[in-house]
This record gives sequence, structure tokens and C-alpha cells, in this order.
Amino acid sequence: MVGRKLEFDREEALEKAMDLFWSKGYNATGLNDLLKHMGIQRQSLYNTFGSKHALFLEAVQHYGQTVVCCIEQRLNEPGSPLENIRNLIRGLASEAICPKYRGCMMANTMMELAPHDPAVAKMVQCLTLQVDKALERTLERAVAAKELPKEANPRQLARFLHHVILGLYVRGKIHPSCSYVDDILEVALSVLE
Amino acid sequence: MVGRKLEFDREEALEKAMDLFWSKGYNATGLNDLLKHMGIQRQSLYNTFGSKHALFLEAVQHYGQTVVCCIEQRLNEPGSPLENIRNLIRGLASEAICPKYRGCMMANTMMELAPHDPAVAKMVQCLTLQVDKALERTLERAVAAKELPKEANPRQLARFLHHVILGLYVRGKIHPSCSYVDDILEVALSVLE
DNA sequence: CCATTTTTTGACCATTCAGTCAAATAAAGC
DNA sequence: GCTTTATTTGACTGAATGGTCAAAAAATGG
Repeated sequence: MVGRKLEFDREEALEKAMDLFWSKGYNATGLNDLLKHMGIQRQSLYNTFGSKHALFLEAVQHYGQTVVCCIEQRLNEPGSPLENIRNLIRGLASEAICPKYRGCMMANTMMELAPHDPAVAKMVQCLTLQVDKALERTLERAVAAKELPKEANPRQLARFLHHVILGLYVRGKIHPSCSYVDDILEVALSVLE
Repeated sequence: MVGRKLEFDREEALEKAMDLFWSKGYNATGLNDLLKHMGIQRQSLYNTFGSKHALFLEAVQHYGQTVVCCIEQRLNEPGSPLENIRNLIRGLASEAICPKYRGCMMANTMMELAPHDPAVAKMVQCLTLQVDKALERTLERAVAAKELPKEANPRQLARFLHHVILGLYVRGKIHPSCSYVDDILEVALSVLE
């Protein structure tokens, strides 16, 4: 098992691929774009990742894990759980009004491929479930800290809040005004009062 | 200005094209698929619609007008304006749990093309604004009918409800359970109480 | 230093892509 | 019925698609 070593960093190349897939989607990203952007040779891609489709799956998985991890961190910051949730959603909303907004790669993938690609659908389903769970755990902490009444339904609220986030991923694609997003958040976050 | 007449029905062909674009998106729909599905010849497409892209724009416009019109009808049915809104959203939600769900062609288009195609972005922006307006007018009627307190903010609520609908278009792509969607709606519609 | 193993390189593959062209065909007005 | 105008038909374009192949190059273990 000896031989030449990979000239490029696998993870670095994967992230470059992820970046491009995130911006352009799966179908609109050609192999040539991909290779140029990743800075590797054609055969290297096939040796290392198998195929365009396999590379995409890895890219989505990588993106998903990164994002889920980031969300969990923001929700687990010290202080008020409820305030962490508000900050997370306000943060995502402020990204969604940027002119160069690319949305969420998982949501993009759900829309483009999930209906025709079971493997992709399952992966994204699994990743988004983790977001539900993270929100739910945080809401449970909020109940425990008496920030929410003990009758509150954390699972239900988590699903709702995740739904609002999902909506932001779409809405952001057509450049909503700041006040537009504020209106949405004001009503949405009122359920936490 | 005489000569041979078109052998096919223009609107019928447009609807067939719309149907396929709706299912597969713009990039994933090849011209051959399109021609077969529309039942016309290559040159007829170019004579009649100009290009794949122009055809797509027409298809989105046609879809949008149809949907906006349908939504307005459902909101303007006799009886309680608020109940009309609830029925509309529950109806859209029940579609979103179907296994063959295709989502909303406008939302699909926002996700796939809007960021890289200003013409598409503008068209979809304009169409979605009409949904906001329709919801807003219905909420105003609800206030007038004292179904909502007079302090209620119809525009804000309309934007929020539209956001919930937008979320359904994404969520539906990964086959949510009935109870999952119920959870979302229960919280979302509570803002109308 | 040599043999082995792997990666890199660039040419190459069939297929599909959107779009074009010109000839054949059909219909309408005169 | 003839001319004019428009549509249909099918062959054809060059470019791009995802993917493969075999030779060249490099690095490791012996």
C-alpha cells in the first residue's frame, strides 16, 4: 500500500466543491467549472470522490454537519435559551437580506434534487431533523428556566420555528426588504412570549 | 398576413411545458423532453416561443397568474374571511404531504434561477407580491368583520402567513408526516386568534 | 537503486445540449 | 389555380455534458 501521495488536500477540495454547488446547484454546475474551482485534475476527482454525484453527496453532508454544529453552538451559548433562539433566527434573517444571499445548501438541495433523488432526500431529511432536535432541546431548557410556561410544547414550537427558518431560505432569494423580514419575525417570535 | 395556421393550440402547448418545468425545473428539462411532452416540433417551439428561456418565462407567468387567481378566489369566498385563510393554508398543507408533491413552481423558480436571472427574479417578485396583497385584503376584511381586533396589523400578518406558506413549499419536498405539518399550522394559525 | 503502487496528465469517448437552416407542405387571398 | 405567406419537418450545427483510458510521473518500501 505505498505509492504517490495526493497532491491536494482532500477536505480543502471538498469545501471548494461545496462552495460551488452551494452557489449554483447541482445541475447548473458543470464538471469543468468544478475542476477549475477545486483546482484539481479530472481524474483526481474521479479517483478521490467517485463521480460528480458522489462528490455532491459528500458536499451536502459536509455542509449539513457544519451548519448543524454551528446552530447547536449558537443555541447552547450561556444565558437565556430563548434569547439564543431569537438571536439565531434574527441572525439568519439578517443574512437573508444580503444581496449575494445563497440560501441554505440543504434547502437548495431539497428543492432541486430531493424529489427525484432518494439518497439526497434521505440525507437532507436526517440533517434537518437534527435542527429540529436542537431547537427542541433549547426550548425544553427554556421551559425548565421558566422562560416558557410549563404547558408549552417544545417539539411543536421547534417544528414551527424551523419552518420559519426554512421560509427565510426561500424568501431571501428574491431580496426582501429589511422591514419585510422584520414583519415576519415580529409575528413569528411572538409565539415565544 | 396570411398563410398556414398553427397546427397545435398555443395555450395547450404552453401548459404542457409549464407542467414539465414545474416537475423538473429549468436546467433539468431538456429540449427533447420538452418537445415530446408538448407534442410539437422543434422549429414550432422556436417560432412560437422564441427560445427555451422565453418559453420558461411564459410558463412561470402563466403558472403564477393561475395560482394567484385561484388563491384570490379561495380567499374571497362568502363567509368568514379568517376561515377562508385557514382553509387556504390547510389546503396547501394537505397538498404538501402528498408523496408526489411538486411544490410551487414560483418557489421552485426562486430557488433555482432567481439569484442568477434578474428577469425571472423580477417576475416572481411581482407575482408573490400579489399573494401578499390578497392575504392583506382578506385580513382587512377580517378586522372590519371584527374577527380580528382593530389593533391587528393586516400587512404584517399577511407577510407572516405568506412566509408560512413559502415554508410549506420547501418542507413538502421531503415528505413530512401529517402530524409534523399539523404542529406547524397549529402554532402558525394561533396568531389569528 | 529498483520495483511497486498511486496519482497525475491530457487525449479521448459517446451523448446530449440549445439552437439553426432549408426544403417540403399547407393554407389563405386574389 | 396561382401566388404569397407561414408552418412543419428533419437533418444538421458546434459546444458542452459526464465519464474513461492509458501513458507519464512521482513517491514509497525494500
